Amino acid sequence: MAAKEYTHPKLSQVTLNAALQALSDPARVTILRAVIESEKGEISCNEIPLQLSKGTVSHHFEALRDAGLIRTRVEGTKCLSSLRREEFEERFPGLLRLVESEVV
Amino acid sequence: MAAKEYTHPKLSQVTLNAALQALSDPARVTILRAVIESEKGEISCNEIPLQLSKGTVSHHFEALRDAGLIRTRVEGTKCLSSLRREEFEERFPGLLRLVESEVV
DNA sequence: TCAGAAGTTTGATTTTTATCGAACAATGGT
DNA sequence: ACCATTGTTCGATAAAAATCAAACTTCTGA
Repeated sequence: MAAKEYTHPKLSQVTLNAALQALSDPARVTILRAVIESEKGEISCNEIPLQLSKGTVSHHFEALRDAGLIRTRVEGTKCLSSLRREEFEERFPGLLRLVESEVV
Repeated sequence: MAAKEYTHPKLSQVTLNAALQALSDPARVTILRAVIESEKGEISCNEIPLQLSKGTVSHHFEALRDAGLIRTRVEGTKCLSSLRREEFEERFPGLLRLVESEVV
C-alpha cells in the first residue's frame, strides 16, 4: 500500500530506554542489519531474510521507526526504509557501532 | 542469606542481545545506576530505591549478573554488588557510558 | 477496469517477562 | 539456642510483547 505517511520522531524525543528496547529483539536487529547492508541504503519490507508474517515484519519496522533508527518513504507500491545513521549516532553515540560490529 | 555462591559469566559469553535485553528494563537501569553511584562501589539489594518486592529485586540483580554487568559477593548476611566496569566496557565499548550519561 | 503486489491494521493467540507473597536458608547478634 | 535480617526460590498471576491469519487499502501494470 502507500498514501500512508510515515511519522518519524525527532531523535531528541527518543529515550535511551526505547532505543535499547527496540534493539533488544533479535528479529529487529536482523532487519536493521539488512537495512544497513542493503545495496542502495534502502530496503523494502519483504526483502527481509526472516520467516515472519507480513504483519509481524510490518510491526518490527514500525518499532524501529519509532525508535528513531530508520526512516521510511513510499515509492509506488512499496515502501523503502533506510538508516538514520547520523541522527541516531549523535543521540546515542556508539550504539549503532555495537550492533554493526557484533558477530556473535 | 549467603553460602550461596554466585556465578558470573565471562564477558565473552555474554551476547550483545543479552546485554541490551538486560538494559532495556527501567527497573534494572535504576538498580544499575544505584550500584554505580553507591558510595563504596558496592550496594546490597535492599538499598535500592524501588517499590518492588524482595523477590523481584532479587530477579533483577540476577539478570544484571547474567548479563555481565555486575558482580556479587557475600558478606555476612548480605550480598554486595558492584559494577564490572572494565570488563563490560571492553566487551561492549560505549554502552555503559550511555546508561550513565542519559538524563532523560 | 481488474488482478496482483506491497503493506497496514485488526483480533486472537501464544510466549515472554515482570511481579508479588509466602516459604525457605544462612548468618550474626543477643 | 533464638530470632531478626537478608536474600533466594517457588507458584501463581498479571502485564507486555511477538506472532499469525485474514481483511483491507493503495498503487501498478496488463
